Amino acid sequence: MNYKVKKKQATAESKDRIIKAAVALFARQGYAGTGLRELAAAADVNLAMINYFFGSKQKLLKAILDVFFKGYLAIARSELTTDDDLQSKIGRFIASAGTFFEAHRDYLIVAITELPHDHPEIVEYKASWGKQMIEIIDREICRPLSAETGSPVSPVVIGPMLTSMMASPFLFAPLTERLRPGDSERVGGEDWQEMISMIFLWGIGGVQKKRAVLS
Amino acid sequence: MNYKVKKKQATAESKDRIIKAAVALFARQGYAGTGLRELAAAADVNLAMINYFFGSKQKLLKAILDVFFKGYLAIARSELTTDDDLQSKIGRFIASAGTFFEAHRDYLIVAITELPHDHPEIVEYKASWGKQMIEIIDREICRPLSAETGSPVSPVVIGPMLTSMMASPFLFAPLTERLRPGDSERVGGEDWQEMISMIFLWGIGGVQKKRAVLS
DNA sequence: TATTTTGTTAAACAAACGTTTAATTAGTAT
DNA sequence: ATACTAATTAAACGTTTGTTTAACAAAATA
Repeated sequence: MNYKVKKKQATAESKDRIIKAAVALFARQGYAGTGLRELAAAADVNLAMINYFFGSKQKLLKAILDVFFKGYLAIARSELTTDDDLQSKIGRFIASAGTFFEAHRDYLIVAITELPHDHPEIVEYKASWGKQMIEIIDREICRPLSAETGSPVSPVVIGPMLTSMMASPFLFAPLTERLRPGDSERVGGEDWQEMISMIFLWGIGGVQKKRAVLS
Repeated sequence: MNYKVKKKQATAESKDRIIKAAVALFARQGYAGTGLRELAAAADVNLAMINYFFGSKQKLLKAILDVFFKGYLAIARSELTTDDDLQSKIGRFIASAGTFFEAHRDYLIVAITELPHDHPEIVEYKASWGKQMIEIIDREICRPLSAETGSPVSPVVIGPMLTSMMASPFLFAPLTERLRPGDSERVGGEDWQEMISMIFLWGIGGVQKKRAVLS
């Protein structure tokens, strides 16, 4: 029953090399700053193969954003849409998202750097992702939180803020790696995840404050 | 004594229109995604004027980054390098930076979106800014903080994080404006500044936690 | 085996790119 | 008025851009 294997495999291999090379190049040079010939050379395929598989340069970008948006949204859904307390929900979400960001750091960089730009076709796609994301955060974080504290918090503020907090070491990595090589290596790991959770929940130096409240 | 006024005024006017139009276009379409002819048309100048004033497209980008980096660094210096307590230092810094970000939101978007990209000439310039920024944050925030809490915090983590937190509503504005128009209008204002300070210092829903510690 | 589908290639397309040049205008200084 | 400097212009430079086309190889289907 492997009558399709060889062909499909060949397809998958070339298509995969293209998208892998594209993410790497887009992350370091930007989407508009990367030429299709340069990409074709990096992926070791013929120039025409890119539009053969993806249709256009813009659809290739969309395919990349799709990986990040779908993955990040799925994590938010599975980790936040639960019944347990707010604190552990957020802790788990940050842990999962941190692992995801680390494994997809170039996807993350492309997504964030292209976020403010208005490619005609993609802008609606980004908006639909943002809408779903904000709905989840509103329902699972903001409402429970304001019920607890009394003061309402907007998911339109909290959502981007939390995402940016977690994304920051990856966005600044090209800078920080020059300054303190190695410091950014352990970003995304367990220690880092716990630190983000701590700061988001309890602020900087939150340890003793956390103790103060819990006691 | 105004023998040079008219000439210089004309110069300043054209040069000013170019950099203003450039910031607006770069923020919405990206640096590489904006052509010099498009920019010339938007600034209402001849194409050749751009390289006449700035030398090259890349140097124009550098001039834009310069405005943001110098301004942000100056705020960090003046608001953080003081003798009072950590909490009010951070509060003042966030307030000033928020006002600055709001007044220069397009500069901010250009700086952040071009941050991970490696334009050969500009990469060193960004690194030197990052180095100075991190030195200040280390000396004025991280060291006093770890002396207080006992656990050390890296400025390479805290710096990018705080910057990203404050930048997030501006980076996501093109998205959030579609979802909740008006919500992003008041970003950067006093309420927003106080909220960022609160979250950074005490975490989300920090009010009652702050009370718990202070009492 | 013949046919159709799928992957791959080289070549060409017009359009847009950043940059440079030489000529021209206009305001200032001698 | 003359000479000088700075601002502005139109035109062209050679590359590079994203996209398309037609031809070709190979594998799957019939």
